[in-house]
Amino acid sequence: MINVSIIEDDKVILTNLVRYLSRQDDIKVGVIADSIENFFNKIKSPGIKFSNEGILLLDIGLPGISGLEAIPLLLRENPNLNIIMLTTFEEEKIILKAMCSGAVAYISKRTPLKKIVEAILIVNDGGSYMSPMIARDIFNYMVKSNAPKKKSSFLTGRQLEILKMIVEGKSYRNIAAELFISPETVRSHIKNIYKSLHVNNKAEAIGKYLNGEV
Amino acid sequence: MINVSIIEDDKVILTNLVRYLSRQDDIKVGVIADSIENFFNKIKSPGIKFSNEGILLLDIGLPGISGLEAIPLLLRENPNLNIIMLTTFEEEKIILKAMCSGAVAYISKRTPLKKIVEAILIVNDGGSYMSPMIARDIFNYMVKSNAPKKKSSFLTGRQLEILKMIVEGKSYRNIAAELFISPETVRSHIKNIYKSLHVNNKAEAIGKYLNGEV
DNA sequence: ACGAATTTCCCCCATATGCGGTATTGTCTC
DNA sequence: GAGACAATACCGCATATGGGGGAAATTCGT
Repeated sequence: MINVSIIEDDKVILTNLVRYLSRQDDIKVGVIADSIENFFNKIKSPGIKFSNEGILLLDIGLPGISGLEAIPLLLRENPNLNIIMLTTFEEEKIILKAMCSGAVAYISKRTPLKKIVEAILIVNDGGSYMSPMIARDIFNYMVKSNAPKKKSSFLTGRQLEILKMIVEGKSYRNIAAELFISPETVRSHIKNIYKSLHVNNKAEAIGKYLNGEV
Repeated sequence: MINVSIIEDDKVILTNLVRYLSRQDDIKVGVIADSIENFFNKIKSPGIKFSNEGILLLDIGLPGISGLEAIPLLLRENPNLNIIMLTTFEEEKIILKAMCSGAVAYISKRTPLKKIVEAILIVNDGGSYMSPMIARDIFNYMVKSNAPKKKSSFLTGRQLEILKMIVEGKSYRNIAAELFISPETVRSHIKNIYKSLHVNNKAEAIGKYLNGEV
C-alpha cells in the first residue's frame, strides 16, 4: 500500500486526483492540503498521521511558499519522502531547479490520471518518471552543457592521459611508474601541459580540467 | 511511417526486434547491422537506402567501435537522426556519457518490446524516453551535483577559506600574505585540512572541493 | 620522403609542499 | 576550571614541483 499525500491549490485538480487515486488498489491517499503552510499545520496536528516515507504529489505553483521552495523544507523533515512535482509549466529551467532540489519525478498536470498512477507506482518502486517532453528537455540540457566543452583540447593524447592522473592526485613518480616512462618525461609533459593551458601549477590545471575547460 | 534502423550484435535480440517492429503499423524497419563498421558499409552501398531522418536503435556494447563511440560519428553524418540507445548496463556513468554524446533516449534491453515501440513513437514525436531506473539515476546525478553542500563541511571557516585559495592555485605564501598571517600558519591549516578530508596532497583536496564533497 | 609534431629522456636550481613535531592564545562548553 | 578546539606560529627534513635549458627517437601528415 502506497501512501500518497497531495499539496495542490486547484480545487478541481485536487478533487479529481483524490477521487481517482482513492479508487486504486495499491494507493492510500494520505494528507491533502492546498498550501505548504496548510500542509505543515496538518501534519503537526495530533489527529492526522502523516506517512513520511510515502509519496508526495506537490504542485509547483502554490500561493505563499511555492512548491519549489518547499522541496528542501519537506525533505529536511522527511528525508525519505519521494516528491513528484506536478505542474503546468514544462519549462526547462523550472524542471532543472526542481530536479536539483530533490524531487524525484516531474509530471505535467495535463498527463492523464492513469499515467500519474503509473508514475506513482514507478516512484514507489525506486524509479523516476518523466513526461517525454520533459525528458527531452533534460537530454537537450545535458547535451548543451557538455557539447561546447570539446572546443578546447589543445592537449595531445599523452598529455591528456597525464593530466588525468595529475587530477587523480598522483605524483610524478607514480605516473611515471604507471606509464613505464621516466619521471623526467612526465615532468616534460607537464611543463608542456602548463604551457598549453596557460597555467603554472597543478591547482590551476586541475581546476581547468574539472571545469571542462580541457 | 517511422523509419527505424537497428545496430545490434546479439542475433536473438536483433531478430526479435526486427520481427516485432515489422508488425507495427507505423514502423518501417530500415537498415539493420551487427556492428558500426557493417552499418557504414551498408548505408554506403548503392542498393540500400538509409533514411537519415529516422530513428536508430543502437546497442551500447558492440564489438569493435562501441555504440557510445559511434554516436558522434553517426550524428556528424546524419544530424537529424534520433538515436535510441539499447543496453544491458544501466550504469549511471555510461548513461550520462551517452546522453552527453547526443543520444535522445536510453532503453534497457530488458524493456518489453511493447515499451520499446512506445519509446520509438515518443521519440518520433519529439519526446524522449527513459526507463524509470535510468531516470532515477539521472535525477540522482543532478541532485548530487547541485545539492549536497550541507553533508560535509568538516572544515572550519578559516580552513574553508584557505582551501578555496588553494583551489584557485595560490601558493602558501600568497595565501599567507592575503590573510595577513604567517606562511607557517597556512601550512598548519592545510595539514589539518588534509587530515579532515583524508587526503594527502593538493590535487586530491582540490578534487574533493570541486566535486562538492566539501 | 621530408619536415612537423609527439614522445621520450637528461641536467641544474630554486621554491613549494607534505609530514613530523611543539607551543601559545583565546573561546566555548560542560 | 578542566578540556576541547580553533587559530596562530615555529622548526627540521625529505620530497615534490616549476622553470630554464638541450637533445634524441618516433610517429604523422602530406
